[in-house]
Amino acid sequence: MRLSKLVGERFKDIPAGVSAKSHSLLLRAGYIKQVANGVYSLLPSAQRVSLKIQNIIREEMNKVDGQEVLMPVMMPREIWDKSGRYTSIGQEMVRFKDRNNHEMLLGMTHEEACVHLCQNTVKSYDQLPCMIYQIQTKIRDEARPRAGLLRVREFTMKDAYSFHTNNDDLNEYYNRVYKAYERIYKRIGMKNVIAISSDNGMMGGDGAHEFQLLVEAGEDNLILCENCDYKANMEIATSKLDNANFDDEKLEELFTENAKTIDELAMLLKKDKKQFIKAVCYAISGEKDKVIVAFIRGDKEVNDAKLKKYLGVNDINVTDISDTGLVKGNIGCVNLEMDNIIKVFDLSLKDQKGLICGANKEEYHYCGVNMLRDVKADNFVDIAKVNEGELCPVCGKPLIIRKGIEVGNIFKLGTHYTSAMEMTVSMPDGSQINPIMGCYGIGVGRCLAGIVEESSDDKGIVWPKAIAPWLVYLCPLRNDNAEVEEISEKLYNELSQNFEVLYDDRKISAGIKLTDSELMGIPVRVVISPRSLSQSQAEITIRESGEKIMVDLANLNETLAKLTMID
RNA sequence: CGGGGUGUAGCGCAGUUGGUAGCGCGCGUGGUUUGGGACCAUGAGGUCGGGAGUUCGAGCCUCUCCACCCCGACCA
Repeated sequence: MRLSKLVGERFKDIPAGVSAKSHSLLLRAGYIKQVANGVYSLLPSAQRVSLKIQNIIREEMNKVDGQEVLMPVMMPREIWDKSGRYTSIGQEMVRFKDRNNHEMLLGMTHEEACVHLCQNTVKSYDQLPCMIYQIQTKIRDEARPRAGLLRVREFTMKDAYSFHTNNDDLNEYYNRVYKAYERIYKRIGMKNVIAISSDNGMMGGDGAHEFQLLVEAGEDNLILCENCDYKANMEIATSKLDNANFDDEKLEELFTENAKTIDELAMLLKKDKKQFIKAVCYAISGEKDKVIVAFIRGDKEVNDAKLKKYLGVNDINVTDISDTGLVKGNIGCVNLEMDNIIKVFDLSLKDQKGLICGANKEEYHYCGVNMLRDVKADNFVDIAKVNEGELCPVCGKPLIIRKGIEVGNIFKLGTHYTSAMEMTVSMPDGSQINPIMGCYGIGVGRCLAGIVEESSDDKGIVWPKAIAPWLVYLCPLRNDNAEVEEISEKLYNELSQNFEVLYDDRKISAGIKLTDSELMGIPVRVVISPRSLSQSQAEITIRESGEKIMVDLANLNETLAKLTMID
């Protein structure tokens, strides 16, 4: 490729209003161009990277017996009605009517389409297990796209779906795909990827994993143990309980003046915050008359995601309780009997005694609260947010928090979709069963941007060789020099036989060429100049290390073959 | 959806109390340069996000809509 003809210009100025490193570098180096909020065109250089990532994914999917298909982006409402998701998914699914007034949608995922494809096509146990996959455009009208390609509304994704006759077979296949994913991330040059269980956070959950790239620009908070293998998304992470065992005392009312918050009470009574019971009130959207009151140990905070999951609702908000009969700042779980409230207790309160909670009237709290004796509660669940430094639920060592980008996920779906859509296969005994499914996704663009997030320096992108748009940047300096010009042209023609060469044939000053080669992140730069030609040599610079070597022109092919070899 | 911010040339930006639209980079042409974003000359490029209003006159003031960015909510 001649750089003078490459579509996509490079910019010296840092783009305005851009915060993510990958976003800035991809724009500046001429890889992407924004079309709308969360919608981008990939320029030729980015498309080359994308195709290389896709091909690696394709090879690994084929290795686990995947069969590539292509399902539609546009689908009729009917197949999504069968799973119930036409109505259960919110505005992130794009819906529209076609010219015949038929309700249609744009695919954000393809479980329904996949079952549609396979039902009455895959009919017998004898055909299982089988897996189909596609690399295709997904449309998700995200509420808030951000950070360039990291979170977009339209993107290329590899999604795969497997079918099995029994759980053992699914589990075995799931593990094969898990290993394939590890190979994919390694091969595309992604370094800090971890797989975390997204099942229930405790060890042993193996129903789903998400693959998280650990970079600062990540939007997921991950709780990790540096000592053992515990790792979990903040949404479901747990920590080891560290309750102080307070003495059992008799229940008494306590005058607490105007102290309302845990901080004020701890100050007033000179007690550890752990001795208090905090009450947090939530409203469920759409249910005006109900109030959720979550009780939790005074020093802890409620994890909304966990609470929502427990309640099985989509949306909760911290609510104003002024007209509910609850006394703000004095809410307590002792003698609290109201029809319009749903009480939830965090595990940190289970079986505890000697605690302090609100007395449900102004200026008073109860002390000596014994959860077993004084509170009629049976629903103790984990709704607590984990903070950095809390102890690992497995090994007891301190936990740390890291940011991550979800670059892939794998799920055991079970028979949810096959039963909803009535897909069956014949078994040896003549019976019909709904096959068990697994599904497996990887976002291609997110991988591309994620790699830029973790692989760049102050000069620009540093592409891993396996996915670099070109491997060799042929860079003549002094194009006015006839010999440089002639030899460079000749080299371009020759080297292009064996390597992917980006030839900087522009008649411009040296600084621009050298800077562009670094900004674009091409792994190997070959400089041809009067200086190098005087020795019949080329000067090679390795982008990643900055290492420079002089190579005789006669040995150039051989040297480049070594330098561009993909590990 | 809530909060904050920004919209002026391809990119980055300036534009004073309201008075003829500017700078740097980039782009075209001619020339001089030549190993880390050279220089001279010259040229092209604008519905100042859209609409309405105030005014003799609006990039600037008012209202309104829109787009984009950031934080949060949301994320099959």
